Amino acid sequence: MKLSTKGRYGLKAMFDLALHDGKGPVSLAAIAERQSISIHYLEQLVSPLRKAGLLKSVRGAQGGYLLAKAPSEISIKEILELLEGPLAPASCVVEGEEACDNSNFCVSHMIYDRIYESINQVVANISLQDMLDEQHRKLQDTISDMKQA
Amino acid sequence: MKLSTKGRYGLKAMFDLALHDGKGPVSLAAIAERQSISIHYLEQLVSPLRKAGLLKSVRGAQGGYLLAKAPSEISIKEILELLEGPLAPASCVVEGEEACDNSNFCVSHMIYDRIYESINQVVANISLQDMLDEQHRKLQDTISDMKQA
DNA sequence: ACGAATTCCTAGTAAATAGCTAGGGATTGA
DNA sequence: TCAATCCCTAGCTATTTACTAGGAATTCGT
Repeated sequence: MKLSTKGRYGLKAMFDLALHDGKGPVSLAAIAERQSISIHYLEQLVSPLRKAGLLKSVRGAQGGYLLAKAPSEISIKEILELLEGPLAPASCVVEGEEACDNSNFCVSHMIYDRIYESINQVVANISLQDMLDEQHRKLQDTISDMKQA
Repeated sequence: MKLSTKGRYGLKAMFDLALHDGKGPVSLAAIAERQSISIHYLEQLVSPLRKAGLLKSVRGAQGGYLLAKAPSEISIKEILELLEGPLAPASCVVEGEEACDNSNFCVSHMIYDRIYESINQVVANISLQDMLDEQHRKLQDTISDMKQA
């Protein structure tokens, strides 16, 4: 039930881009270094995100990547699903996938359905903007802790 | 983010045992045939469930397995966690596991935490008895559909 | 007492997946 | 022109998954 590095690194990369939103293109080399990810591996994660229209790229020197939409318009669900596939505990609950033997009588199905729904509920309601806000809140907390001490 | 066959088969097996609860020991051979699982593979799934005290075994001829508690006392969470490990999207949110680089500033952490929590909410609140009830309800529906037609 | 049915244990193994690395072509700013 | 960048395909290693194999220990029925 774990996410793979694709999803986790991809999310880190998108968050990094959100932090630099509006400041021109960010190169993969910069992201790779800040997030401690191999640049070649990162390329492969970023490719589907670009093709899906979450990212825009600028080629050539001083090029890089930019968010294609505002951070508030990009949900975690989009990012993770692109890189991981549907966030379902079993493929039989995914629309379009093959159902289990006799899905009418498969009681496990109900369970997988509920898990699927609850995961989607969470990730659909968190945007990159929410992550930026959370980051900001955490930094504030840390600063006031330091003043206290 | 998929469950493995361990979790899925194990759940099926436990549900099968719940269906036969109170009717004496059920052999792995019987479960294996009904649920279309290799009996040798099933042995390996059942072993941790027994060691954890969810199942009791009766050795020798006419032996088999029995639920160690009432179906209402066995949650899906116990079963799946035993076979899959913690139902977390990343190990950094699991208590006792190594945290990420700097968990104070890792905003992804918040997301994984929320997913983890929502999955646990779902599975902790479904028992084998709930699955039995659901099965019963589905059968009733099917019967009334047939009468209608 | 014997044999069939069962649980129990350890080991091995083939296929898939994860997590990268390697190399090179295409594009563009300075 | 050249250095920096994106872009694409291929390959490779380690781990995990999903089993299979074989056999010892136990117990019921006869």
